[in-house]
Amino acid sequence: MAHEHYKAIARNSLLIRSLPEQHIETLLSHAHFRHYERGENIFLQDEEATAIHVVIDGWVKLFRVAPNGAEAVVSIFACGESFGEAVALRGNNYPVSAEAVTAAEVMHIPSSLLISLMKEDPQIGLSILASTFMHLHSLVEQLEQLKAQTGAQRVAEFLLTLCRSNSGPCEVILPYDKVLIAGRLGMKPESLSRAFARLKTAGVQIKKNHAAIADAKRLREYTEDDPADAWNKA
Amino acid sequence: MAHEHYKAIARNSLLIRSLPEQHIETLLSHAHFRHYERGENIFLQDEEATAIHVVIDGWVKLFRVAPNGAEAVVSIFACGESFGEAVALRGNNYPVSAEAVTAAEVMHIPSSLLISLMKEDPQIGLSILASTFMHLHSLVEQLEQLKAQTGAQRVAEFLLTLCRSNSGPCEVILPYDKVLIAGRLGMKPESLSRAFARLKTAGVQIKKNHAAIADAKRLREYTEDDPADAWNKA
DNA sequence: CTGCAACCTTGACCTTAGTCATGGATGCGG
DNA sequence: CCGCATCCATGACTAAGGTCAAGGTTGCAG
Repeated sequence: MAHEHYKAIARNSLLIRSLPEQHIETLLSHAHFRHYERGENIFLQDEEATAIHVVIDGWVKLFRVAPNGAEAVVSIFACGESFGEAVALRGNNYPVSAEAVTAAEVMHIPSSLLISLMKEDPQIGLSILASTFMHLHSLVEQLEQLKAQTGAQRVAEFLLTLCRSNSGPCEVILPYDKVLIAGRLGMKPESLSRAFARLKTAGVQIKKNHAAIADAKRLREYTEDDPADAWNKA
Repeated sequence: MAHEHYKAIARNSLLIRSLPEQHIETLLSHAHFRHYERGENIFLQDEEATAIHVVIDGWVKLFRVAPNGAEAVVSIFACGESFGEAVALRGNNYPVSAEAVTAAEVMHIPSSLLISLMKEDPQIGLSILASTFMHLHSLVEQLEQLKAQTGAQRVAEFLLTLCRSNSGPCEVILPYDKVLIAGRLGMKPESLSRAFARLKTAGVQIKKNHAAIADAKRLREYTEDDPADAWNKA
């Protein structure tokens, strides 16, 4: 059964691995899996949350639509990442909408099950809290980046998160299309294009969805500069 | 004893009220209270968290300092609000620094106590999760505002959060100095000044630290406009 | 192969906000 | 009352990024 393969991936996710051993099988056996087409909604803002979600394959974005129609991308999740933990466990309404940005496979764990298990094992609460804290942390970092860095610096930072090494040359593949990257970084596609152009002087070559970084350390320094200085270097 | 007065305030805080009745006294009797001068640090980024904090009096800001030296204000807490819940319960390091922005009184609940209580009552985990989720939610809203609104619109939004009513005229007092408001809204003090000037045409008068709103509903509409449209109106 | 659509890049121009410099108001210690 | 510091407002200028329009690639259906 194809689901066995999916379950193996699920077992490797951060959330599931942090759960107490003895409950994992119970949770997985009650989870269900669903395929989403590119652009399909997984849930909408203000809907009541009834499950926790784990990305098994593809990419999922969380976003908010402002009253004026502008869309703000809040986060983008890859295989093995989970979202909606806190809101599901509390039974709140989602503060964001979720959409598959590529064809995607998502596992859903009913929150009712989680709640009842949590009553017998507080460790589950700690696992959920750990995931929630990570999301909190990533939002704080996004805020810092938006408030303290230029567009080009945010792009550089984004490239660095894609490349494992901390120094030397590195080749990374842009994981989704540029419109989405721009949204995630709080800019328009045109600005992203121009930011890429500027990063040439910091040793970055973009060709299609491949980015060649001449020296990761140099790029890191670029992100840490004062915007004005960074500008002068480029 | 002055602490009895503080404890009464603590009992009224959202976090404490959401805790199970029978543990509240235990927690309060092990909490300690401390006075902070304006500008004094409460904790620093990357320090290990050992307590949950509840503001009893005054104002506290959480902020990050970017590698380039720029400071990004993440949130500002008033009397009765709590912070550091998730990070304390997990024993992580703080992702932000905290500082008293006025003379302030803060209650600290040792996380060790909370952790041991949580093992016997999972409800405590849910309370912590609720607070954490609220913080998460507020960060998501900040992100949306930064990405989708102009400075003047964010200022308008800020004024609306200070005024209870949803329509009609309203007078609010700016709770802390304008440098800090500017930081919280992701702009420079000069830009805040100019934003205030622009809001005159939306029916807002600023005099010292008093803001007079002619019509809250009109101001709300201003925040929801497309930036370009909002501009034309003004 | 052709035509079309999706995606990306580029250029010209404009809006927004940051920077730097100045000056006014307020408050406080001496 | 004077001098000084703090906070805030304003003006002139610069920089960063959004908007609009045009054009290049790529890939796919017919």
